[in-house]
Amino acid sequence: MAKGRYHHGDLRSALLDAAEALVRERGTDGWSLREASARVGVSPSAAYHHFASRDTLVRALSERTLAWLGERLRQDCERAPGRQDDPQRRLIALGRSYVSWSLDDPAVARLVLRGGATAPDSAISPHPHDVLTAELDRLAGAGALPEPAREGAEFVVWAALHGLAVLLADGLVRFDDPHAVDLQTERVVRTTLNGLAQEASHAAGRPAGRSAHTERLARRSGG
Amino acid sequence: MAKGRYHHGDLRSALLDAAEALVRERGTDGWSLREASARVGVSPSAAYHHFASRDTLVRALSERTLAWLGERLRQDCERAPGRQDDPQRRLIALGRSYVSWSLDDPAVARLVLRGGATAPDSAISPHPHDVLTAELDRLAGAGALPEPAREGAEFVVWAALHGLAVLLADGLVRFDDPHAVDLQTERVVRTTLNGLAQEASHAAGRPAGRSAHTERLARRSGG
DNA sequence: CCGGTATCTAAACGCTGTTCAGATTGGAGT
DNA sequence: ACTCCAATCTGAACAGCGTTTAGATACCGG
Repeated sequence: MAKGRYHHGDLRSALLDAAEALVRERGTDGWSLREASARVGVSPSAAYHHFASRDTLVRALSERTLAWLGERLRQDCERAPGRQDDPQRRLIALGRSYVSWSLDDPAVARLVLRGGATAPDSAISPHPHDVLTAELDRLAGAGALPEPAREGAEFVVWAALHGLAVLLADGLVRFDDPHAVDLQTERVVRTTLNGLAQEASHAAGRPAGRSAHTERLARRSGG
Repeated sequence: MAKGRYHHGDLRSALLDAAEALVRERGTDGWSLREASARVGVSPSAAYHHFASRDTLVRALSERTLAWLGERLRQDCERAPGRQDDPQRRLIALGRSYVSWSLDDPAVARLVLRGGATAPDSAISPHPHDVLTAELDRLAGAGALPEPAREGAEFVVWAALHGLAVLLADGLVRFDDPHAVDLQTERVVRTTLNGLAQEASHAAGRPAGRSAHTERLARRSGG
């Protein structure tokens, strides 16, 4: 565990930490396995006793970060300002947390949100997507989200939030005022929820672009 | 221009074509400049007379595809079914085109939509973002999008559509029925527009998460 | 027909991910 | 306390990568 040891102690975590730092400094691909190993003070081949390849290391970092993000989202829902059990406020807090993270740590966010980098069998807990689903259930339970609009609503909200997050992380859109990010996020969440509610009220008149069986879909892996 | 020539004729385009095919086969990074050169029948160093680096080649491909996408979106707006001048139908057609492209050509879409790969000075025409903005103007002009909600509305719609597109391209979400993609896209557009309209009607009562000067933001580069 | 310039080739550089045979170590069983 | 084993790490090696340089080739304006 100390320096100068032949055995490192916790090389796996140390490599993940080094990789995370390198991603922040130079992006997902701007560094080498050799460099991460050297930074930890170990030979390049040592890494292969903990990760099958460089890609596996990157995936593991992605999963670790995704689980961390899920926990962060869950906590920020609890810490939502105002009446603590206002489900809409909670969802806005979730959205703010998601989006502000992607802006504050864009390089890591780019890596994680791209999600092709998570192993199919990985059991991330709590998964950000599950946290979002739980909040929508809470919203529906409180009557704020009419039942006919509940089905598949997570994909509408998720798409909107995820879109904003990746647009910011990729630098495709920029806000002059950092506070404007929160406002825009809140607007996206409110707009989406309002739209979903209105869709339900219109549903009787004409069928919306939605039906029970055509919307069956499966989440796959990432954030 | 023919085979066996010492001078290729249009090596630049040929390299872009080869890169595009390789991206489809093995993703953005699953191929080498050397391989693209070999496929075109040219030595690796020949590429450097047309592109400063491998990265420059990839960026050029991204820009070429982005311009192609802009043209496609514009055309699909015109070809919108139903009353041709129904601005909402046009926007739905745009959304469908954007999203279905990202699903039909996911590898190239991943490359293009991550947008960090477009040069800052590139003049892409027509830029997808500009096509979207034009359609929202049309919508506002027809009175379908109330004026107070118009400002910054493109970022709400863009975020929702872009989010859905990247979720599909990255495989983070999958639809069993291909037709469900269109339905979900239409739902996202409708929901967003409904929400924006409702936001405007509520705006008098309580201020929405939006204000004129905090929303000033600047587009940067990609799609 | 000539000369210049754009285009392409061949060889080389340092670096990469990855593999493999062998050295080192901590810990479990006696 | 000692032994042995499995886990861990090293060092050297491999092919392939992006990129650079010096030089060959071929098109085009005069």
